[in-house]
Amino acid sequence: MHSNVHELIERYLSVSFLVNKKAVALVKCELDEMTNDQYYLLRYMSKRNVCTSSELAAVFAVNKSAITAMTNRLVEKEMIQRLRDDNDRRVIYLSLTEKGKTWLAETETKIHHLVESLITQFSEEEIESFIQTYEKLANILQKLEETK
Amino acid sequence: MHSNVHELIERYLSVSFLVNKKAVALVKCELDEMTNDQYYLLRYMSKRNVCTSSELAAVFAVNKSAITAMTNRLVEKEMIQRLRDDNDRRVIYLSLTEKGKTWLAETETKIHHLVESLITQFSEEEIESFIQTYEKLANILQKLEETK
DNA sequence: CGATATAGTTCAACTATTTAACTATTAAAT
DNA sequence: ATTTAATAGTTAAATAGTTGAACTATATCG
Repeated sequence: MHSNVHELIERYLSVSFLVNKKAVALVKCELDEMTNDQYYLLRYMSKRNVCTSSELAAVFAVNKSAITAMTNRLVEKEMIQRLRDDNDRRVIYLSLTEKGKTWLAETETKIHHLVESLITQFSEEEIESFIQTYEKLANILQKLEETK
Repeated sequence: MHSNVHELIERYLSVSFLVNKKAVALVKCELDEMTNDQYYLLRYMSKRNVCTSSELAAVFAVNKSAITAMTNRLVEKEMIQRLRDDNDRRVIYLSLTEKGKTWLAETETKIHHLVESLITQFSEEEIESFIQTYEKLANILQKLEETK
């Protein structure tokens, strides 16, 4: 073990927590009447087109009952809809409504402008290598989860 | 604007959210009876030695009333203590109790082992440059906040 | 002195989360 | 084929975190 691993860990813990807090606060400004978690839930569902509660619980690393609560709120807001699978009647598919798609599209535009104003302060090489390492970390965390 | 900035932003939004969720879930395993936010609050207070509610609210990017609620819970758990400033009696200083210091020290050891097992899967250069970019981002977010 | 600013708290309302117990449905075993 | 297991999702109670508005107390400034 290198002597400065300890220091690197300290720096990582501090900076990751701080950036997350500040980023969440910044993003929140663009999401009237919706929360950060709701935005990311819609984002994920939109990418997958259709998905289940269990899948969301795994991806978001929370219990299924937390997903039930969150999706209830999104259904109330008419952002998503539930559709029971006829082959396996235990399964309920979740998907965005037209209203959900519209809201997400508008929001993505705002968020992109926001992130773009930050990201363009770095060189493309720096950002590319930063995101690559970040993605590598995501894979390691994913594998770690699967082995548990 | 480069043609792939859009794609970089998408990748960043996805990966940052995912890593954060997974990391929080991992860290939580090491924190019996305490929450992630409580851990980071103690961590920050420990580094600063002594601090105020207003400072915490600014750093954690939340309202002061959120800090009151959180510090109440930490006082109940006897992890921190409040001490009124005699010069300016509006101000209340927060600091860790002995119990808080002990708990934090033990927890830091566990978290360090956890993060170390992840971080050592990268080369030192890769981690160093990753954290540097991360810190640069933190500074940009900090400045952005100050100008608002 | 009186107005204004600052530090912190309280309260009501809401979101997010966990755990345990539950319903409904499917798959597997004998 | 019928009982047993597992799977998908919900419900309910409890706790944590958060906001915003109204509030108390204290300090500063003109």
